[in-house]
Amino acid sequence: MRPSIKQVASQAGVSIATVSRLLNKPGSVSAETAERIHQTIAALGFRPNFTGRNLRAGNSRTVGVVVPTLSNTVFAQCLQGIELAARELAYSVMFTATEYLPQDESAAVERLLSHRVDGVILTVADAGANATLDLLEHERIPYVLAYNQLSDNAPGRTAVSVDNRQAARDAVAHLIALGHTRIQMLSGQFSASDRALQRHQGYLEAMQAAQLAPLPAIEVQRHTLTAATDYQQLLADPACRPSALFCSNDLLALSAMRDLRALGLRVPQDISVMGFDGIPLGELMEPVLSSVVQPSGQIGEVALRTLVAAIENDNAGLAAAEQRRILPHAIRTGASAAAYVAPAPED
Amino acid sequence: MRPSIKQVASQAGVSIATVSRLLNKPGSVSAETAERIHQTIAALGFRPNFTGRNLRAGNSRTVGVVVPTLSNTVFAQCLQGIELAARELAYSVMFTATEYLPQDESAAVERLLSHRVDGVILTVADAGANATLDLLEHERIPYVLAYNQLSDNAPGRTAVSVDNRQAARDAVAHLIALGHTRIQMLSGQFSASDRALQRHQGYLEAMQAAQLAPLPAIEVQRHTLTAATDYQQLLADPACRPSALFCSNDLLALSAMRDLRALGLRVPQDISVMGFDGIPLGELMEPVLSSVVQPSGQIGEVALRTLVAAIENDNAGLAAAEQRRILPHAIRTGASAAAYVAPAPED
DNA sequence: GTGAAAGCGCTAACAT
DNA sequence: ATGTTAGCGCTTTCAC
Repeated sequence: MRPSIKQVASQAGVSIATVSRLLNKPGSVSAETAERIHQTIAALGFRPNFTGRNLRAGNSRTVGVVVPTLSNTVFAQCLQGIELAARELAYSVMFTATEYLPQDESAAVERLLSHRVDGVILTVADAGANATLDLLEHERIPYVLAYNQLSDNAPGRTAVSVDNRQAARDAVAHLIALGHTRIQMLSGQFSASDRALQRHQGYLEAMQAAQLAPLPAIEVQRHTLTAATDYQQLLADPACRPSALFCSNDLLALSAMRDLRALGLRVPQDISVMGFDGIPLGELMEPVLSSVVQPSGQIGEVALRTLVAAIENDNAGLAAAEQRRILPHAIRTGASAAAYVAPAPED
Repeated sequence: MRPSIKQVASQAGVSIATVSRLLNKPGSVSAETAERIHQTIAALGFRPNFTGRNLRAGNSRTVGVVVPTLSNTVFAQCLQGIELAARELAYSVMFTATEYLPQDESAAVERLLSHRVDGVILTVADAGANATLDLLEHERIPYVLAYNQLSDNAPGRTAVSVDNRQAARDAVAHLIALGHTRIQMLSGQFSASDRALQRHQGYLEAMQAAQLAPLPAIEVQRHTLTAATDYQQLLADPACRPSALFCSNDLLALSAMRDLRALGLRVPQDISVMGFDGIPLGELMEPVLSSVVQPSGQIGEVALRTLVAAIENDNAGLAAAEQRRILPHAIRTGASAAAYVAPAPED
């Protein structure tokens, strides 16, 4: 068996209390005893057992993280940001994915709670009515949403995200400024992501503000990287084809660009494409993908810091300002979205 | 405080042992008591506290994962595979990144060990001489390497990866079959990744086998997505420019393609590019990125299953066949690597 | 400054 | 089939 605080104590000729004190508040131990204990710790290769500590202390200095998937770089970046910030604050991270299955959210959180994580960061399908969040609240476990953005009627729920509606609105306004009028939205399943819905809302607002007729959104199964054939017929016909496509995320935008190429359409000459997320690889594309850049790593970092603040304030002292953290987005102007030119007449 | 097994017991009018038994081996409790206990559990919202269980049992059903970064999709996919497989086996995952800093590997593992993880999956800079692995072995903690591939003189270390040397050799052979003779390797820091070194070895072997003169490898700082200017002069000069570039990973290949475009060089007409990793987004590029496809998710899954087998066999019964898990790689043939054509004479 | 002892939630003998 | 009890490693009063 691994050495415990007990062996260290007896070997150093002190009580376990003294060893514990040295580990936690070194000031309260005399220099010579400290020295002696340090020696034995090194000699024995002792490492404090967090399990014992956690059981006694009632906290674990561990946070749980639940995201839909790691296949989307956005969430990977976010997790990266969370872990980095956690490490700085001496917290550990327990991670799990749901694969976009809302029914798995609860199970994931249950498991984390059994491990007695001190708090949870999660991205849920729908932050509005959500059994998992209710559970967390009922159990009084601090949690912070990432990417989810709360409507104003969800008080008390903490979330870190960009302003999805406004960001989408900015993106579409950018397309409009380029002269586009037939702009269509390509989106992931609305049911799998409230963000998609909010972005669609932004699309509608931008179109209305410019007195343009919105086109019906095209909802595709998943941002699988395989061709979403649903909208191919549509695009094939130059008469009803939009001149610009606004995609609810970059993976979708990139897939769309691939599909458009397969149809013989050129981006941006025949059709402009704009994404949402600002994934780094978008900048390596040719043409560079125009997109709304979200600060994913920072979303993770802020989410973690907010969560830890909540944990260490005994879940109380979160200033109202901390409750809704809206981080700034930016428009990345790439060549995938270009000024509108009327299609050359067919002959 | 949250309800403990004790409250459940008293409320249900049984001893805590009975409750514990119901939780662990339900068979050994009479149907009626079981029913009654289940009721109270539901009524109280009781959830077993793993901390207590772990302390008592001496295991945590938790594995630690250490990867260099999540910015590279490859590792994100791997972590995804690990977590999915872990969930199936009722294990949890504690995750941490090192940002490619070898000195952080040990600290990361120390923290995981303090949490008493049952085993560790890690990707290290250098699997050969590695203090972290020595530590793990000394402490008799089961571990499995992912992506690292052991040379034959590292007995007893378990690793899951593709055959990096052979895969690189296949990739370069593919370029040679396309008629290329001036093939140069673009690589991440050899010191940060033994895989890069092994892939370079494969490059050398393929060149030798074809009686071609290898060119000196170009080692770039990081697969940052920003231009690596080191090799730009080289490429600018058509006289000494290679006709094909073999990159030690896809991020590097994609960055290189961007840089080549910036220099006015066309891929593949002026220069062919081949990567290594087979990241999904490579297929969305135009031209599609030729690459060596590694099964990242599967690497994670196999690593986890192997680890759990080791854990549950008390780290003993790993068949020799399990020790070195080499997973198959595949060559993805994209348009980024094309048949060699002699450069048009300048005028 | 240091020690003795209780107890966090749970499991596993051992007893009945 | 169920209860009693010891104890996993640790922190934290409460003494001294």
